[in-house]
Amino acid sequence: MNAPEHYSDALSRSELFAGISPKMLKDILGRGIHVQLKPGEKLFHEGEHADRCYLVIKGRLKLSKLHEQGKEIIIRYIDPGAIAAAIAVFKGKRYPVTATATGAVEIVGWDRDTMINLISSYGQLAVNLLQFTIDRIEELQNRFLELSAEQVERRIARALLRIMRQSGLKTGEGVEIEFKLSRQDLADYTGTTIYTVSRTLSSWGKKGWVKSGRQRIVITDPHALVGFSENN
Amino acid sequence: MNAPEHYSDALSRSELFAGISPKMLKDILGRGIHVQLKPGEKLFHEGEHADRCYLVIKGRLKLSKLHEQGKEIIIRYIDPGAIAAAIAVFKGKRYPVTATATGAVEIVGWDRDTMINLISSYGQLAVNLLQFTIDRIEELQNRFLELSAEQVERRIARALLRIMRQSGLKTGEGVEIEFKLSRQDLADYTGTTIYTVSRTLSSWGKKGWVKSGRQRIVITDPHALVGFSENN
DNA sequence: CGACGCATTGACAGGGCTCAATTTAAGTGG
DNA sequence: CCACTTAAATTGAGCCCTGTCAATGCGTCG
Repeated sequence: MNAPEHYSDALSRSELFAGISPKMLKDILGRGIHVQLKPGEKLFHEGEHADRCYLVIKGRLKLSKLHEQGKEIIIRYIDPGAIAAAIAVFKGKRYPVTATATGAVEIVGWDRDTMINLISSYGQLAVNLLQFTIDRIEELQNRFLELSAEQVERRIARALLRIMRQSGLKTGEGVEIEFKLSRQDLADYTGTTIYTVSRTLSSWGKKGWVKSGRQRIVITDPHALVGFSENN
Repeated sequence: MNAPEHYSDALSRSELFAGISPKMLKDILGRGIHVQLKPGEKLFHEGEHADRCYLVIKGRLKLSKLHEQGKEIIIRYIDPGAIAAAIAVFKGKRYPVTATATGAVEIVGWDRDTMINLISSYGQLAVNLLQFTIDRIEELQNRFLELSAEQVERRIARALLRIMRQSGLKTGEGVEIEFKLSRQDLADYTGTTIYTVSRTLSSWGKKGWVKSGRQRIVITDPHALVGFSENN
C-alpha cells in the first residue's frame, strides 16, 4: 500500500507521530487499513470490543456517550492528525465511547497486535501516547470543572472557543468552524438544550460576536467572546 | 528503610502493584520516601511542578480542582493502595489537581527518575499504569455524563454509592463511609450546594435509606439507593 | 462553658428546561 | 428552476428545580 499525498498533511499535524521520521511513518502507515466513512456513519459503538484504534486523515470524528432516554454527550471531536481509541485498544477492553463521522471521513486503523508491534519498534510512539493520554485527562478534568462551576452561557462560549482553536478557519468575516456544527451538537457538547444554545447564539449575533446559520458558525469577534468567557 | 507491617496491606490492595512479587515490592518501597500528613494538609497544589508521585498507605487523599471565586470540585478520592499523580510525574508537567489529606494520611513518594527506573526494571508496572490510566479516563467520562445528563438527587445517590463501594465499611446499621465526609465534600463532588445535599440526605433519612450526622454517613438501605439511582 | 464550624430549614427568586408553534433553509425530484 | 418535503433553528410562555440568603440548631473541642 502506498500512502496518498494528503496523508502527509494529517501526519505532520499528528501529536502521536511527532518526532518520527518520514521513513518510519511510511512503514507505520503501510501496516494500517484504510477506511472511508459516510456522513453520520458510526465507526464503533460504546461497549463494543475495542479491536482497533484509528488515525483521522480527513474530516472529523465525534466521540460521544449515550445516556438512557437518548440524551447524548459529546466527549470531544477528533481532527485530522489526531487519534481515537488509542488507549482502549491496548487492553482489549471495550470502547467507552461511540465514534461518529461528521461529514465524509477518511481514517487509517491499526489492530491491537500491530499497535503493540509499532510501539516496541518505535520508542517515541510510547512517549507520545503517554503525553496524549495526559492531555486527554486534563482536558476532561477542565471540562468537568466548567460543567459543574459555570453557567450555561459561559460554557457555550468556552466550548465555541475550544472548537474554534481546534478547527477554526480564518475567513474574511472572522473565524469559521470548518465542519458542520448544529445547535444540537453544541448543546450535547455543553450539557444544555438546543433552545438555550439558539437563544445564546441569537443574542451574540445581535452583539456582532458571531454569525450563525444552519450548522454553520462564524466567530466574528473572538476577542469579545474570550472576554465574556473569562471576565465577570 | 524497612517497610512497616501495615504497608503490605495497602500494597496488596494496590492496582498499580498487582502481579508484582513481594521481593520486588520491598525493593520498590525501599526506594521511596515516607511522608506523614496532618488532616487538611495539602500534599501538592494544582499548577505546581509535578516532581513526585505518591502511593497512599493509610488514610485518604482528596484530589480537587479550584475554580475562581473559591468554588471547588472534587475529582476523586484516593484510598490506601491507590496512587496519585502517577501520570503527571512522567512528563515533568505541572499537577493538574490539588491533593489534600482527609484525616491523618501516610504515603510513600517516588520522584520522576526513580519511577522511570522502576518502570524499566519491572515491566508489569508499565502495564498496570496503563490500565490505571484507562480506568481514570473512563471514570471521568462517566461522571461527566452523569453531571450533564442527570438531576442533582440522582447524582448525589450515585456519588454516595461510588464512595461507599470504594470506602464503605459494613457495620450493624448498614454500610458506613469510613472517613469524614461533610455535606460540603459531597456538594463539591456532585457539583451542587451544601443546602441541596442537606435537604436530600434529610429526605433519605426519613425514608430510612441513610443515617447521617456531622461528617458521617451510613447507608442503611443500599439496595433502595441503587434502585433510586437507576430506575425511573 | 463558650465558641466555632457544620448542618438544617424556610422563603424566595431566577436560570434554564419543557413544550408548542412558527420560521427558515437545505435538499430533491419533476 | 420551482414546488415540495423535511430537518434545523427560532421564539414565546410557563414553570420547576435548585441556587441564594438568612436564621437557627447542634455537636465538638479547646
